[in-house]
Amino acid sequence: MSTPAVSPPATRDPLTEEDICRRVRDSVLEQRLSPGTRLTEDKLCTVFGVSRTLVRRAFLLLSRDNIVRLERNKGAVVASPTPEEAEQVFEARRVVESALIAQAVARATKPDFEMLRMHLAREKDALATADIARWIRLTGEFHILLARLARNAPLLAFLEQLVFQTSLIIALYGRNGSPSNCRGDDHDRMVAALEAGNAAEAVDILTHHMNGIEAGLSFAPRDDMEDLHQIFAAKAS
Amino acid sequence: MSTPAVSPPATRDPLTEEDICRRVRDSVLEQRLSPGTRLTEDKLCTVFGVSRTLVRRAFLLLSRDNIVRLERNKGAVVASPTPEEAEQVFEARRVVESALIAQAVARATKPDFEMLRMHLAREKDALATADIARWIRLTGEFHILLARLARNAPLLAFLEQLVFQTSLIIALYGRNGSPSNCRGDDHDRMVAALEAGNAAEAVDILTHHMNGIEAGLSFAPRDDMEDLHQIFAAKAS
DNA sequence: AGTCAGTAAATTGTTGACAATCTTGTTGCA
DNA sequence: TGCAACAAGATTGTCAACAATTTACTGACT
Repeated sequence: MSTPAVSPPATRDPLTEEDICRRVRDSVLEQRLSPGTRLTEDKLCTVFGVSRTLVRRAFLLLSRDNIVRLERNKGAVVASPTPEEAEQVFEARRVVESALIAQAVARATKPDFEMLRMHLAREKDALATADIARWIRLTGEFHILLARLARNAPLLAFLEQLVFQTSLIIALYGRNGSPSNCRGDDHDRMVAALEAGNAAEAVDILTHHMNGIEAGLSFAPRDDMEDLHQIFAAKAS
Repeated sequence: MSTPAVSPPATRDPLTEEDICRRVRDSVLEQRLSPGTRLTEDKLCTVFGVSRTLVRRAFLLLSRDNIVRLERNKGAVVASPTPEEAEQVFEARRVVESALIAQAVARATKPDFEMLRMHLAREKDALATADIARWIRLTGEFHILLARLARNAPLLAFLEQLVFQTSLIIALYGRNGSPSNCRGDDHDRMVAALEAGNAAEAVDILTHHMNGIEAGLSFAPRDDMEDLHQIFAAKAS
């Protein structure tokens, strides 16, 4: 109940294209929209109660962030990164986030750490109350909050993209047997290392953290054509 | 004359939004459009012979790449990064490009180096024939070609943004007394280091290269209001 | 039965007109 | 003369209708 998950049926809001983007993003993040889902303009128009112009602009922005794929005369589908793209996203995150953490150590102040610890508390709360959607969002946000301390707008914006891509990838390839999200007390330990001014250790924890997430993925039998496999299975039965 | 600098007065071309983007980008890159210039929709419509829809979409894309700034009800102006933003762009480039070079060393093959050396020859040719517009473009492209060898799409796309921003920054703050662009034989030496498999040295050259460019800038008296300063100076004379 | 062509529905692409907003120039008033 | 309110022009924001394309369906033919 922390955020208005579903707004009233879209009346008298002068929604802007950024609102649409955020709503779509959140829906993907909380796995109400799965990768590969087709998004028709009309549907979103009626859902949000706006005209096609806005939806169109939103699609353009979302495609720029690799959240949807736009094909001419075909419309928009929620992006479903290939294993190769996934690998590259993880590599990019290791590079960018390591640098951001090093900077963050140099610039963070006491109130910053309090803010981080408050966030960690929220994460734990969400997990304790089994509010998984909120937990997923918060674990992603942690990395953003951390990155913000480095005070580098371009790198921050880029990491935001990457963090979102990571969520998409986990939604696609995560073995739901072992929750491959940000698990364990890695976040706590990173904050501790940061507060101790130990950038090297913080980076080290992060790297292992990311490797752990990546290792928890399964690219096995659904590279591009997950649907096809299901169809074939159904036919054979 | 290497590229059609100005197309015939915009007749019978089914231009796409990417074309508009590219044309605007190139114009900024070759300093025909200076930072702060206002771009009205109607003007571009008549120039390119397209409807407002396309121009609008192009603006949206360009704003995402920080090439233009979009303000509601105010239209688009060519971006003019502040000194703080400039500093952050350079920092981001150091981070991203170092990692890309390290990867490039690991993955580059013989034909890659031939390609790079051919590019270096083109750079020298442009400089020799005093084709400055082409030279500016080529020096930027060098870094893109290098980055492409690392085979990481997100990092590459991000670096493309940053390289363009760098050009903007040089256009804004470069002391035209000392050509602060990619100067000297840094590019040659980087290729040599790469071919020798010496990633550390290549990164080192790059860092000095970037520092040199940054040091050649002058943020002195024109932070946001360059025009005002000129006007006051004129009044005083 | 299976395949292919043709047609109908649905969806996206484009355009032009109209409304809202900002900018600029002018007029009236203290 | 200086300032403020007003008005005209220009520019951007929004929308709804129309055109082009793709997709789905139906039916005839082999």
